Amino acid sequence: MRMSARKLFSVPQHYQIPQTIRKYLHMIQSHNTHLSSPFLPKSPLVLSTNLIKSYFKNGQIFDACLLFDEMPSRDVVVWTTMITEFASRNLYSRALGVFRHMINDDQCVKPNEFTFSSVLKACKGMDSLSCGAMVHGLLMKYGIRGSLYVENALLDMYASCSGSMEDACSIFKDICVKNAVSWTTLITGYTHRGDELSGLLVFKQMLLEDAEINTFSFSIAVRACASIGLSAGGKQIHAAVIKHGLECNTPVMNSLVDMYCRCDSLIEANQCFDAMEERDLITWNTLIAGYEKCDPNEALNVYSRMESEGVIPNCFTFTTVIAAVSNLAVLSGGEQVHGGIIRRGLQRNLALANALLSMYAKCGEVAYSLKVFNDMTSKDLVSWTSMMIAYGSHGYGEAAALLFDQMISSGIWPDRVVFMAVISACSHAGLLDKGLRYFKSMFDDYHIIPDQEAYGCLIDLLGRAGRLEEAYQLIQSMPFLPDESVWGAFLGACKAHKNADMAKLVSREVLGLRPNTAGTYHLMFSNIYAADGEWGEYAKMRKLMKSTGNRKEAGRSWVEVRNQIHSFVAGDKVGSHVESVYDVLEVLIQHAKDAGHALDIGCLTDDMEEGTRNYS
DNA sequence: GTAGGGTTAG
Repeated sequence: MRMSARKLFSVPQHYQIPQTIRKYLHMIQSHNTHLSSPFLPKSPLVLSTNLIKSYFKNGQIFDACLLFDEMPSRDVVVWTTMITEFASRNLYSRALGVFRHMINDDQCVKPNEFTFSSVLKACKGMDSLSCGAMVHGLLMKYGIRGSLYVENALLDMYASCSGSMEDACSIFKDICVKNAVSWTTLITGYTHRGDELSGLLVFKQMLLEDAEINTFSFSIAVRACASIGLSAGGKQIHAAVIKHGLECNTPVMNSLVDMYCRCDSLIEANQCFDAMEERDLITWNTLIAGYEKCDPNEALNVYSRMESEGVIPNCFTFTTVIAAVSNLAVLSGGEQVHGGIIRRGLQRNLALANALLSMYAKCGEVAYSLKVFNDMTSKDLVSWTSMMIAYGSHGYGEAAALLFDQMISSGIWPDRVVFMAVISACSHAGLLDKGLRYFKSMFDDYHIIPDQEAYGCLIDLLGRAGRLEEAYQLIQSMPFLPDESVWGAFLGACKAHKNADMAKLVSREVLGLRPNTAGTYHLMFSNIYAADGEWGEYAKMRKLMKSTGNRKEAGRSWVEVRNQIHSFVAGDKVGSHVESVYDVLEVLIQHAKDAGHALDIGCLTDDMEEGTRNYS
């Protein structure tokens, strides 16, 4: 046997060999055979494998590599340990590198089923179908067959890597005795690529075949229902969960709470939450996130309940809480949460910093947003996009454009969303040419195909600049039928530029859309006609709205004054200090008139009830 | 001394 095996790793030049390794090497050299002694209770191979594992556990990867390199001989277990440890730390290419050395090594150690399942995991992690297929070939070459672990890992690799599901299905079919892992791996393969229905069909098949079923399969199936808003399916699975007596499993119950939240059934979500014997942080985070979208005040209540029960919040919790605060636009609340984040030392979390940046912008404090942005030690595409949205929503189009150019210079590749952010910022600041240049650059320089939403941005840009003809022609020439966002942008522009003729031109097409959205458009048209002074058409539209029962929910605004939130709708007649609000409004209108501005009736008709019109 | 599938945000 050779005394020194080939070295694999390069460690830094001035790296000091740790004392433990020196001692170990000394022992190996003095007992270079498989001896048992008071100093070597186990064989050197077992000892070194254990040592390597503990180095990895402590994050001392250099030491683990150094020790591996110094080993005079290596067996399949220590090779596999290296591969597994790298793969479980998401260092997939290093895992595959070790495997490559293993099969080319002079000592000819044959990989076993343990090795192959870790190697396949690394291929999956790299999303490399070609590597996976090559490993599949090697599996054949080494004649390894009949291990369910390997078959499931192979199935997982084909089901997870980009490509078709055909290979995964064929592996699945060939597994003689499938276990719960085989089934759930196939289901996850479908759901991860957005084909929830196929995943649910496999789950159904699993139940029909009376296959081994466990908690994992249930939570995956519930999540599939949640993703596509299939509450009926989710309820059926809930019944099956009860039938199988799995109500005490926290992950399964968490997925049910999430499913009900996503299906807007907050009552059922609460019932599940209350029925749970044990709740973990995910349970609380899920319920808070559920309320964040529909009732941000209640989301904050759940958060304080969670804190009062002594549950320690994490980054997920804070991100959701910040979103709730943003929805309420309560600056003081946002600052309190920011304080809590700093106290817990979580301010370096990127997603959290991005959420804080957006929160300050929504609360009207762009300068704070910029401070968060500048203080970030690392920024991702979301950070840049959020800062551009912050600038854009406050009318700082030039600043957003400058930021976009800085982002490109810093080497970040843009996506569709960041283009929409910068185009929208240009649109709100009246920077028509700049906005058009960005739209052109999106597909000319970055080959991003604009979707409906991106076209909506462009139409908004043209519309706000008063180029209604061009906007209309663009709608006609788009590669898809215009949706609500496109018509919304166009009609908003018709209204702003008091162009009832253009609005009439498209009314037939727009009102032919889905009946449940027509109400919104009726209101828009009525406002456009009102803005144009066509009160007859306005009255007709309002009548039509009432007859169809369509009613757009009134937009609610609120303002925070001395730690107190005042909420109101347009034309509000009730609430505290309403009279003084109207008095101030009178003064402002008079100031505007004195400055030579005519009162724009169009901006006062939005969402207003009949009585309020008298006011203008 | 070596291997597998699940739940929360952006």
